[in-house]
Amino acid sequence: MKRDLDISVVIIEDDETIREGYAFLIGNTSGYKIAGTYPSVEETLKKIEGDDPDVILLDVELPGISGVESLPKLKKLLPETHILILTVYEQEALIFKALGNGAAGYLTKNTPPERIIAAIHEVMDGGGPMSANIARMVISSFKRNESSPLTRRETEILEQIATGKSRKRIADELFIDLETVKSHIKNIYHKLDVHSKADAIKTAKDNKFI
Amino acid sequence: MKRDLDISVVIIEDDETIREGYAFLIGNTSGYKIAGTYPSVEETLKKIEGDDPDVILLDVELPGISGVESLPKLKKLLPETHILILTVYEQEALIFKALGNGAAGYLTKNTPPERIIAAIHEVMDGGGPMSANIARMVISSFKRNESSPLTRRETEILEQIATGKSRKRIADELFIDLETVKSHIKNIYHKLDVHSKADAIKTAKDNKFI
DNA sequence: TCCGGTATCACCTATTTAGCGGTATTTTAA
DNA sequence: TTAAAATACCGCTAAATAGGTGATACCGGA
Repeated sequence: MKRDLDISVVIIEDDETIREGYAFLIGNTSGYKIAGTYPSVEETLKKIEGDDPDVILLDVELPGISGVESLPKLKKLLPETHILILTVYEQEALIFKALGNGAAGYLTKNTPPERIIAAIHEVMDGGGPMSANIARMVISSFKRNESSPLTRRETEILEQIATGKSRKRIADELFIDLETVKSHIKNIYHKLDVHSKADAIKTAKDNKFI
Repeated sequence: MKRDLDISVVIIEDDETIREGYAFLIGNTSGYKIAGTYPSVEETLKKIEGDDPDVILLDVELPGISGVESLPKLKKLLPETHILILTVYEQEALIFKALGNGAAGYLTKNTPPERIIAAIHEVMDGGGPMSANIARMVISSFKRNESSPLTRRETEILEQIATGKSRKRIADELFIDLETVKSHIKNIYHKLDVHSKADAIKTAKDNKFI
């Protein structure tokens, strides 16, 4: 048995039953081995360097330091390790924070065992495994609102404003007069019923107009 | 055979061999039926309303109107239909534009047939099927740079600036003095080697500091 | 315990920008 | 062919920006 070529996995999960369940599942799958299991981030940080895992399965709701908060620390300690979130939580804010903090994938706990194994393999292969509803949320975060009141040009100009450019600079880059830009902005403000660029940007982003 | 309960699929793809291949594959899978196949968007728009498909498989590189550009029109015509991109292209810009325009999933053409069938089912179930490398790109688009030169406070302030808020307003909302905000901004500009907020925002976004 | 980085606040100047009120022409797409 | 969209101009005031120079308090790691 070539244990050196096995994918080594660490599990960080406070519920012992679940933790041992995953460990049993993964440890008994050919090609995978368990390098360590921990009930908390604090425990993990003390010993994980010796484990040198390829993949970490991380719960987000842990006692003490939460899983999401620990992500930067884990990534710093083990830059090459892929971290998979495995949790019951499906709140958008939590998901995007986890992905922003360096999670390589996000699975919910109703994921069938074979899918978890597949996800570990997938993440080693450069993929980004996600549960179906997580993927849906991630995709719809990109989706623009089809029924924007703004015209194409207005949208374009508001996008430019949102990058912090001045009206003069926008005018120059779009090869139109400063006065034209001002006209568009007046119309944008009127349509969105706002009176400042900050409010215009906020309204437009909230409604996915930009 | 209860054809009414089958998932009806339309394929838009200019290569006849590929198009007929997918049609054969899907048409011969129990639970799925082909409502129509088209070589171009122009052809599709004329007749697709009669097809009333549940799912459209859409190629992005089509002669005439491109697949990505046609997304808003298709969505307007068939608001309930899920559109899956099926293409060889893996350019980030194209992917994010497709997702922004309302695509419900993104598959590359090396996807095995059974995965395509699964993806159609998944999208009907509210999921967001993506090929592994697409998912990786999508996930890493959320990822922040761990080695930002900016401090926590500086990052926070630059994020606020990127929302279009004035320094005064940022100061008020963070309960600090306007002068403090100005100091932070000076430091930010120096660290990023820029001389305007537009450039600071651009540099920070390019490097995923914010 | 000391020190460097961080966060905080101050005062100065000059210039640019933002926002609001109108009006009006040309171009484009349904 | 006509309404919507994009373009442009004028005048006005208040606000915001960018740069310089300096100072004080705090806090975490060596």
